[in-house]
Amino acid sequence: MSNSNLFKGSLSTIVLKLLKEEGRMYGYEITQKVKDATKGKFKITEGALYPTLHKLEADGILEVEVEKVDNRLRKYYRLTEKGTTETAKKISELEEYIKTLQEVIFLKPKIG
Amino acid sequence: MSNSNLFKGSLSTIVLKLLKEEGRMYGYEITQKVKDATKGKFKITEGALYPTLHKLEADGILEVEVEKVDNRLRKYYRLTEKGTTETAKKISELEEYIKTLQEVIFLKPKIG
DNA sequence: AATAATACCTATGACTCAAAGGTATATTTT
DNA sequence: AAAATATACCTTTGAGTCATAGGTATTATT
Repeated sequence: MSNSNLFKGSLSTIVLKLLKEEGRMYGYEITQKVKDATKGKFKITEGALYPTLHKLEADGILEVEVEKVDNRLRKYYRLTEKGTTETAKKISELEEYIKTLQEVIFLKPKIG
Repeated sequence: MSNSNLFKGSLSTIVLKLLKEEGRMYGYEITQKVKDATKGKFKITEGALYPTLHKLEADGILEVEVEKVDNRLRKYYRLTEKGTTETAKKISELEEYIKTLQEVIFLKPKIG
């Protein structure tokens, strides 16, 4: 976990959470949003993001609208109904995980 | 991240934190401790743990004392000096990571 | 004209961990 | 006494996840 690498398993949840809040986003926008929102602490690489988006789409979690802006292609992703359900589930799983991890990692400093 | 799988990247930090608190532990003890302390929410599998311990030892993070208890072998691991430094570093990295993750995941519900 | 920014993409490989198997002894249950 | 469970170690294999490194094309900036 050197540098600013993500913990593996958290990427898709981050993406889904952003889509839940923003309604719809395109890939490049997601990379920038995460970079800005975390002050550079998280960097979603495109090599990780695009395959993830494609998989989520294939799984029926996301749906796409293609638009052309300034002669550049944009693929806007948004949650499907199934995706909305899955997102809620994933977020609460992550919440639970973090809670447990904090209990192990940050608490119980040995007194004796 | 279905079921109770760990986020990849957190296992060794968990192990090091336990050793920091407990002084010394053996492998099997670590698996039980994590299971008990998290009420079964985290399960450190042996197939993941033993190779991790061996790597940490090879990297000079841990050192071993072998003891025979009830005719059974035990390998007690403890942090080296280098390991103590590395552990502090890893824990604060993880702390920082979780803090950032929480900002992304749990905060800023869109208001309008 | 060159560079950076925007916007998409894929192939490859490193790394981490889980699943599944193995060995051996001690304890408990049947 | 036999079977099952618990203790304690281990390895091989493979799935999954992501970063690295490359690629294309357009627009904006220097």
